[in-house]
Amino acid sequence: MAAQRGQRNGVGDTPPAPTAAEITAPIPRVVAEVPAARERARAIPEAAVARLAVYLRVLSGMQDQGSGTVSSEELAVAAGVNSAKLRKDLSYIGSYGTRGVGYEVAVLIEEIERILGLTRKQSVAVVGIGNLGHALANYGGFPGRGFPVTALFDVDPDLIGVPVGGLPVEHIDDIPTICAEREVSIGVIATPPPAAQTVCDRLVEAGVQCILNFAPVVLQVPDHVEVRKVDLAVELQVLSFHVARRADNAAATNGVAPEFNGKVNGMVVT
Amino acid sequence: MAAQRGQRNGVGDTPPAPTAAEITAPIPRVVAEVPAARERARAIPEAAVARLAVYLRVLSGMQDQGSGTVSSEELAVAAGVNSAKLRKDLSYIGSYGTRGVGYEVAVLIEEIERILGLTRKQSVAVVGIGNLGHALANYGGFPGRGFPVTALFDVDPDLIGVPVGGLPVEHIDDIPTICAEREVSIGVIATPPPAAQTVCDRLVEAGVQCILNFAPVVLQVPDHVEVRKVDLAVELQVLSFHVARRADNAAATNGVAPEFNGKVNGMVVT
DNA sequence: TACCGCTTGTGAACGCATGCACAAAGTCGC
DNA sequence: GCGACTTTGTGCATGCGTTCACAAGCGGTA
Ligand SMILES: NC(=O)c1ccc[n+]([C@@H]2O[C@H](COP(=O)([O-])OP(=O)(O)OC[C@H]3O[C@@H](n4cnc5c(N)ncnc54)[C@H](O)[C@@H]3O)[C@@H](O)[C@H]2O)c1
Ligand SMILES: NC(=O)c1ccc[n+]([C@@H]2O[C@H](COP(=O)([O-])OP(=O)(O)OC[C@H]3O[C@@H](n4cnc5c(N)ncnc54)[C@H](O)[C@@H]3O)[C@@H](O)[C@H]2O)c1
Repeated sequence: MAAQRGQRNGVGDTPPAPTAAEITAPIPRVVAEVPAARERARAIPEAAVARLAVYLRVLSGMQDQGSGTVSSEELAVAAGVNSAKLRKDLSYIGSYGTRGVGYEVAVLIEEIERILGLTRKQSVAVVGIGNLGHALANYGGFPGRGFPVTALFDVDPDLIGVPVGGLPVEHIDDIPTICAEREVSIGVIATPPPAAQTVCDRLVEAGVQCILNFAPVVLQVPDHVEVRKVDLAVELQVLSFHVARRADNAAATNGVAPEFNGKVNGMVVT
Repeated sequence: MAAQRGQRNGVGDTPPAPTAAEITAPIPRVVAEVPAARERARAIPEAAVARLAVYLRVLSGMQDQGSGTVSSEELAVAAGVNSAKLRKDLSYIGSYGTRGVGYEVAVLIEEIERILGLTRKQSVAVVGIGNLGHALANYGGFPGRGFPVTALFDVDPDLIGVPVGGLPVEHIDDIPTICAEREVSIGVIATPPPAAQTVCDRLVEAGVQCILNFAPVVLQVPDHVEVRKVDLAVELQVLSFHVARRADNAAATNGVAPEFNGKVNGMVVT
């Protein structure tokens, strides 16, 4: 029980268990984690990693558009972040900029891909080929970004063997063999909530070390497995909170209706 | 330009613009934000809000299962967080526990729902009824949680009028009238990336103040609009990063293969 | 009623992340 | 070749979020 932890990536969610950002810190763990590992894999804050992925996409767009170099300011605006933050994020992976000029787009793409481990293709398996699973299996954006979907699993006998997005659905009992055979490194769970934990356990048993979970449940996994969750209900509820707070504030500030209480369309009146 | 900002919720992403957590802090803003608003809507960290949504779901499950009360420890384990963190999160919304006993499940549910603004139903519109849009429209989990999907939009003439999940698809030109009429408070964008910004602008014009964006683009919105994004490519890439880092560490630590290097299945060996 | 054990709620400390501001470093023009 | 200008990379301060640890408070019990 003590070895288990909640999955990360909510908002600002820093897990109690070791993170990339903590590998240099003293860890109250007993096995593995030798100090010698410090030099390699510099500690990159998890938040920065997520942003690097965003920069990468923006950079790809720029490259397609023919840009040769970008300044931190341009890239920051395009990625929707502060330019200082962007430079700091990039500094985690090294110094690839030229002062007075900016960054070479191609170089930056290559370096970010290297850090994110995208040089090696990460094979993805989707479990639960229902509404969401179909959408994921049909989505062309993954293979294009280095994440080929190489296996689909379900329990529904009517689905087994049916090709979805060009790939036949397999039975979940075949997870061990197929995942090993196709070197699946990321498992995506899109089953109903009650089945999620079982499916997760099977994937882990099969050696899958990373899980992306769409089911609204807290998965229990061993320490060496990385879980991220996408929880739409939570997203909507956070938005709902902001609506409520805004309404409260507006009501407290003055008697004006919640919408359009004097603020010009996003521009701060100075 | 200065009034625009990147959307939040990456990992540990704290926005540059005012957040719930900042309303008590001195803000270098010029309009609105009157000090009088301080008493109401206590400053709840955004990260805590996201977790409250998780607690709510766990609590609902407990209630269905007949539990009358829970201790912070039980709830924390079920939600996958530290019990101290859980208590602090709950303390943001008030003191509804009984020392020596725990929390009454029903009371906690009610209070969290109140804070998250779930007492008022939040009407949702989905734009872009493709693979993902279909899945969202058919998903039964939203209405059940206080988020009725009341409108679907697309541009594809073949889709207009076709019922999806029991609701006919409307043309995006009707966004203004329909959103107003059905009091849509949350817009979900599931269009191809190039269309996302335009769709977003239309929603904002129609008075929608909250947006959940699935398209892998950085949306530019005025200050009073709240955007959250769900970016699967980023999720996968963060997972990929962890695979890479782990492989690096293992290689540096000893010559052992990345998988199963001595650790017992999640249990820390003491 | 008084005591005891249990759990909450929170003050305080710590650590991570953000943003600022500037020195270092390179380019471009002359 | 030199100076001025531009942009990077980063030390530092600040603020937010997490965690610890414990006093306060409540129910049960004698
Ligand atoms: N559809 C959405 O838009 C949406 C949105 C948010 C969250 N989710 C979550 O995603 C998950 C999937 O949603 P959905 O709408 O696709 O559901 P769905 O019912 O359409 O599909 C679920 C699929 O999982 C399969 N399945 C059931 N048990 C299984 C098992 N033990 N092993 C393997 N496969 C199994 C079913 O056969 C079915 O094909 C759910 O947990 C849901 O809460 C979905
Ligand atoms: N399908 C997935 O699993 C998945 C995963 C991650 C991200 N996404 C993202 O979600 C978005 C939708 O993906 P999808 O697979 O459903 O795509 P899709 O092509 O299946 O569907 C897109 C839909 O949007 C409609 N559309 C196009 N332009 C529009 C406009 N201007 N206004 C309104 N509607 C418009 C199209 O008619 C189509 O019905 C994309 O941005 C994609 O990158 C999808």
